[in-house]
Amino acid sequence: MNKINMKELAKELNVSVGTVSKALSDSHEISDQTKKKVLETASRLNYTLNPYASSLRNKKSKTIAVVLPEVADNFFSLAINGIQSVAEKKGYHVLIYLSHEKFMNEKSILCECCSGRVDGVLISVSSETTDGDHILKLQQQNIPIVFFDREFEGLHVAKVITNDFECGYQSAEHLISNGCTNPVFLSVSSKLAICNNRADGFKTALKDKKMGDGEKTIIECNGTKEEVFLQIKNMLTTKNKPDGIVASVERLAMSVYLVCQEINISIPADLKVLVFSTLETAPILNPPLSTISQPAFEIGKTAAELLFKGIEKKKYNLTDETITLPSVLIERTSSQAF
Amino acid sequence: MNKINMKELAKELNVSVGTVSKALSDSHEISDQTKKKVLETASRLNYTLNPYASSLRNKKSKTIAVVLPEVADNFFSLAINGIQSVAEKKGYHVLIYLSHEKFMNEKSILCECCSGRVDGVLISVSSETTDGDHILKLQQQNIPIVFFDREFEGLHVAKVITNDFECGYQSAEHLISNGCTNPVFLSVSSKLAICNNRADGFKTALKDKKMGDGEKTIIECNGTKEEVFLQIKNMLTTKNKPDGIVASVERLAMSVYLVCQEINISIPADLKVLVFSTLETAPILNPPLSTISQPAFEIGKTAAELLFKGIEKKKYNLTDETITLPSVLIERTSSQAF
DNA sequence: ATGAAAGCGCTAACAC
DNA sequence: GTGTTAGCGCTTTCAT
Repeated sequence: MNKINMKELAKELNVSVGTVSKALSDSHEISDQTKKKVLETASRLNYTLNPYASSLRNKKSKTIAVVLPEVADNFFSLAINGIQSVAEKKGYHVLIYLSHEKFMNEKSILCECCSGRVDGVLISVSSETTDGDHILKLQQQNIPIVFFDREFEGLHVAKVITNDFECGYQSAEHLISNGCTNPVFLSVSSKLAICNNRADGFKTALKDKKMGDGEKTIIECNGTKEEVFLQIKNMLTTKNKPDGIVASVERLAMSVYLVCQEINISIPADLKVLVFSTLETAPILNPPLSTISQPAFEIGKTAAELLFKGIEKKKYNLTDETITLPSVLIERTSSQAF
Repeated sequence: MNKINMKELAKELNVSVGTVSKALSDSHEISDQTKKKVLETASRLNYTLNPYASSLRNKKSKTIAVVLPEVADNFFSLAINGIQSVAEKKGYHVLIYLSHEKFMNEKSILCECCSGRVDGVLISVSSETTDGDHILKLQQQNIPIVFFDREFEGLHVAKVITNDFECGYQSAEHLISNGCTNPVFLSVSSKLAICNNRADGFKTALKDKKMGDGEKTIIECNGTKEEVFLQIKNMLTTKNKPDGIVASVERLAMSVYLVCQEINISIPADLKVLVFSTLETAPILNPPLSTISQPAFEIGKTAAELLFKGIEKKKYNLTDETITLPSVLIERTSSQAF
């Protein structure tokens, strides 16, 4: 069974390619009878439209790009689900690109996105991203772009985020009210706005409660898994060690748990732990892990919906749109007062 | 900054489009001097090749499709990473499609893949897939296809899988040698070859040890999360309840843990648990969960490499290639003798 | 070493 | 209501 094109289909039907094309796109110019015949023969001969020929003509790719720092993280998996659910409904295809947290990768991915391969881009920036030129370039080419979760601040780009500052504030309050006197915040990167907002909320809460030592309570953990493990282990074996930890992402909490297991620190007796995460296994961890859960699916879905507004309505202005979907603190054993 | 095409670039350079095209693809027909000039001006004017025009001409999309039952599962996330790592190296783009475990979805996705949009397909079939016509159709169009992890048996299609039968056998042996006298196997679907192979290994071990009651030890859990929870709860509250469980996928183990937490069954004292999974949080669960871990990244990577062999070498025969990458049983507390 | 031109499969403007 | 045809941006053969 060889691929057949529109010309061959037209010949088979004894009509012109124009008629076939119009029939397939359900044009009102074509009689119902002809339409039916075309559809039938098309399906009989297993005809499919060549998407790239269409794209070339229409200057529309029916494809969007999703650019992620990594995919082995519950948040991003769920976000992809949300994105996919709306792309599917719109008949769009989804290209996945991974930056692996590297700025250089992110740059060349976005460069690719300028080629016309995609009609729009959803992106969660890498932890190294300190410059927005690659994003500006997309906008200059009139390619709609929407940040989800991890934005890059200072640009006029639409975004769907969560209430990071507020949750950072809450996280500190929560630990303090459960008895912590020396809580710290583990950040992935001081370049990541989302982390800084969470950290700022955390610091502000400490200040409001007249506690802690400002910058010293924010610890950046941006090494490899092994390096981070050691870093946390060192931190938890010093004399003046913290009695509470807020982890800004999933994998930092996992490292904290592993360290505590190894050096016999008891959670929550000796150390209270709280993490920004949608980790599904949180309730069955030892001990059950308190989380600040982002509405991951919803964030992906909303970002995609916003992007399609930008794609579909030429005049729609995607600039400066910001949608904030709140996260929710779910208290489990790991942060309980003892 | 408007998108510029090859014709405009050629005009700017005072050469023909043919020359530009050849220069950009580093043809030996073109002088080094001209090549340099073309490259320079191209980059100065932010020129990018239109990928769809190229695809149309070359009948090559430089794109592959990855079809998954779901994405919120550690195994698939890691597999995507593996796939992406080789696609990136080859300069290929990756389209992600989700079947959500529905056969109908899988069918229409594969139908889309026949259009020429992709040069090859990697697929893990849905748990509903009982018919391979949609896969045959792809092959008839000469589109390379490789199964990874979840294959559909009875077709001549390349696959990268793990040693499911053997691991099923091992899982039963392991539970029995740790004291279980009444172990059961939780399957997602009796239609899924991968599950059946694991279950067959499990049953065979029981038979070899003269234990258990054949079919009765295989329990199918194919409902919603809530239904499965109830099903497991019911199972664990009957008089003749099992003292060991092998879960065929990640989410079933999570349900088992939640049920045990709710009705106060102690793992591993009252019930030993073992799961086929790459769950990263396994070591910090309560209790640490014994796993049979698939080499997920490697499976994805190997499947992609195999697929590219099929894509790149027209004569290479992708039929009947099977690569088996072994899983490994990692013993933790949840399955320990008490 | 470079240029001219046909054509990949499709859409849409225009002609009938 | 249907047919004809130009052209989307590119590659490649053939000519020069």
